[in-house]
Amino acid sequence: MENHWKMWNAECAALEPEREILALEITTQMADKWLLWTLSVLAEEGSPLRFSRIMERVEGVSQKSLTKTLRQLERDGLVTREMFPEVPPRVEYTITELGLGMLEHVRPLWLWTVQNLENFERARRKYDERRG
Amino acid sequence: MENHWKMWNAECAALEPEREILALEITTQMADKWLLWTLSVLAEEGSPLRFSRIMERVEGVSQKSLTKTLRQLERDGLVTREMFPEVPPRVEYTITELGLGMLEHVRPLWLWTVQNLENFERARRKYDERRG
DNA sequence: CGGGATCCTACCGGATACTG
DNA sequence: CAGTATCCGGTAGGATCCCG
Repeated sequence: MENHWKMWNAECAALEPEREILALEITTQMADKWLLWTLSVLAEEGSPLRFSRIMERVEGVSQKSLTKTLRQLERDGLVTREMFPEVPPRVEYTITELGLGMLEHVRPLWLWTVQNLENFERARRKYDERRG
Repeated sequence: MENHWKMWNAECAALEPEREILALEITTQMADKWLLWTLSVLAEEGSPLRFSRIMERVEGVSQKSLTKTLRQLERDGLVTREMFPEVPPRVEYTITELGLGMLEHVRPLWLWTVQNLENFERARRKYDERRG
């Protein structure tokens, strides 16, 4: 991961490279295949959710990918993980305030995109005409 | 590309699957390695920029990746491409209103992330302590 | 100059099998 | 149940060469 956006975000020009990389990592992770879906499932629930319940709601995800996704979310403080030493084991995930804040700040971008869908569709049609 | 976020964006529940996929594609592309940097370079300039000028400013990008990035941007109407049949050839790229709008709507997310960097750093430190 | 074509590598994510 | 370990195909992206 390198030093993107450098000149763009003048506000953050003073940001140390290392921290800029972190910020970049956080934001780009949001585009990971299952991340936002997983996060939004937890947000919807509001209360703790077991691994298997999450997996049911995030349709199509593999355990491997869900585990990886939840690890990332936990690592960045967007989700908390609590393990109960029972048999069979129980693990519960809960979205944090930070996680809710993230969703809150992603949504406007998503809504704007949806509102401009016709622009995007038109652009793609024109492009396909030009190129074939 | 599948049917993510399904339940999350209640506002868009009525969205046809195909259009949801498009919206998802548009937004997740923003995390592509060179896309936002390229777009921001064009936004900064404001006026048309030649391929090689862009490549200078987006430090580290290969021609292949820059070409691919610009094609995507052009395809989605975020950038226009004008070719001049000269020798040697000249190609100019210009950001569109749609492109500027996109940047405008990505920036709040970026700023929020930067403002919460210490939260993320703290979360990662704690995580590393727990896990090692 | 602005790419296209090709080769190569790293990594992502799915499928499957195994385990505390 | 909630993972970990392993294999594997597809793809993103860098490097290089070539062409109008």
